[in-house]
Amino acid sequence: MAPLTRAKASSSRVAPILIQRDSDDSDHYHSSSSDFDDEEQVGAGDSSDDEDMGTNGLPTSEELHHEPPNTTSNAPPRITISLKKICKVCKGTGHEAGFSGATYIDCPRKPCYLCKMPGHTTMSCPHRVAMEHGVVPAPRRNTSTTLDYIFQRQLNPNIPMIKPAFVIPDQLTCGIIRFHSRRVTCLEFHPTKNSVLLSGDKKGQVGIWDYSKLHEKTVYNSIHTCIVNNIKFNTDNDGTMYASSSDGTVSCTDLETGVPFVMLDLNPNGWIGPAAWRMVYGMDINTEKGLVLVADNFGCLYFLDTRSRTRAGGPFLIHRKGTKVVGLNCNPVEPGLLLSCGNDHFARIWDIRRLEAGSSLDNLRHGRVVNSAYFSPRTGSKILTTSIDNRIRVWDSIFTNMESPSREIVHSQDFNRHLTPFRAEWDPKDPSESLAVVGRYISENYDGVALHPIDFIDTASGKLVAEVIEPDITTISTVNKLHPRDDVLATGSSRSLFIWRPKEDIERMQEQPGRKAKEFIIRMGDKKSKGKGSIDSDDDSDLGFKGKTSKTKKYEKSYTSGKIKKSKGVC
DNA sequence: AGTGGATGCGGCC
DNA sequence: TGGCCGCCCTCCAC
Repeated sequence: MAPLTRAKASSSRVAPILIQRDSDDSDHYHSSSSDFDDEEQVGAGDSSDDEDMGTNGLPTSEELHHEPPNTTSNAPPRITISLKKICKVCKGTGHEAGFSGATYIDCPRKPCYLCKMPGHTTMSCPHRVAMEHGVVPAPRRNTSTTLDYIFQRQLNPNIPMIKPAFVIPDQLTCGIIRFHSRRVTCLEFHPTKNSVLLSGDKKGQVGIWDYSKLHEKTVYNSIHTCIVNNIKFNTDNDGTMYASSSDGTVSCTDLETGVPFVMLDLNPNGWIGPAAWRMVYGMDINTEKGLVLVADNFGCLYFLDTRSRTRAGGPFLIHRKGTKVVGLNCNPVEPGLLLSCGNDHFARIWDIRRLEAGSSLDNLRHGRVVNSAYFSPRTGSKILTTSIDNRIRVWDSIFTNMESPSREIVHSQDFNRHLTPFRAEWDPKDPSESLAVVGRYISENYDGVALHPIDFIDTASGKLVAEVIEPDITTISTVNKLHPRDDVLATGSSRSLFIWRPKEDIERMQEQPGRKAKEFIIRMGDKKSKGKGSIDSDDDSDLGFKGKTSKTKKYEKSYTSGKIKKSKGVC
């Protein structure tokens, strides 16, 4: 459109502009190497190459060529614009990276954006087209076969008799926006009040939302001054929440009053420069010992006493000095076991009764920064980690050799500087401890719309169980939390929150007299909100739904054929 | 050289 | 026009 606009804008009084298209003027990009070798010289006097164009300040893929002024006539000099394709990624010619409709075309000169291997693009990545969504075969056998399962059951009778069907909350029920004024960074369900969701954002706001009543929301602005990295509850006192923040503090806040008590301030002398500023990232609660465990961006762990609300231990150096400890997780069965992960590319297992530098029980090496590491929620015997090397890793048993993971699942979860890091999380209700939820970074083309699904992955097989999308949610859903008791998924996507339920639940609601499912689909804003607002109300701006009627769809993708099938069935 | 951290900017109402 | 929104390969320093 731009060239046409320019051509139209040029009147006959200014220099004529010739627009010459690059000769390989194809709408479709072919990823053969010849495409970026045939850099044609287009236009008279075209001596320009990449250097001539400059590395910056070239906003379009056009080249301007000023021909020498014609001194023999009064005709203005001719300007030729050639529409030579310039790749915005490698600045090379003959190909272009970027969206073509709702499909993203990779730069063929770069390694695959998904698996990071050279030689192919994301479009043709074997992990993208694989039936099992890119699972790397386990170096050791696991419990995924029937025979193994029987053996395991003989050894451990607590293993459930039958692996139950996964329940996928895939139908959008509530959406709320402008609840947060910056992107959502963490979510936590209330431990006893089933429909209360707490959320933190980049700005330091903490939201408390009762999604069953829709309008019952409270936002506290004064608990933290910047990124809320974690929210946790002490099960002994569910009226109090703990939050850790990049402002360097850990707060203990009464939910009713919103008045925080600062349990830890790692920057008591205030700002003395970015190099010295400490931020609190990982946090978990050890209920047995009455401890809040937190960790900072200098590789240190601290203990806080929940009763005296003061520091009870630390700092203990648990990751490479000066690197960020991103996550902490206490083992649900043996709370003395602590799992930490950080920017030093490791997840580490510790016995908190014996903490010394280098005393970790196990060190789980990753390809790059580890965003999260969690013990499995029931037995605590498995480990699930998320790394920005685009791999989810699963260790099937912490009682065996931990040298390498049981499985590596290739999954798009790169960190983008504007996004909250992706974290794959267990479904706490799954008795088989295999279902995990995680948002996907790269988009898929769903009927001409680029959408970022929320993936449910069977970590026992690496198989993608379901990809949950909503045609009206076009943002990346980085923060996902499954309810500890209900079949509910909460999603933080950009600055919006969403609640999902299984389709069956929605239908059950519809069957109840006087109750409609659409009551649960509501749009709400700060200024005005509509009680039983239907999805196609005119208050779209507050929800980010772009004037469309919400039709929750489920798509089933055929990976072998590469085609997308619509399906209303259950995955 | 590789990687972590920072927060800009184009598109759209 | 200005402010808001959200981000598929930046850019720089260590």
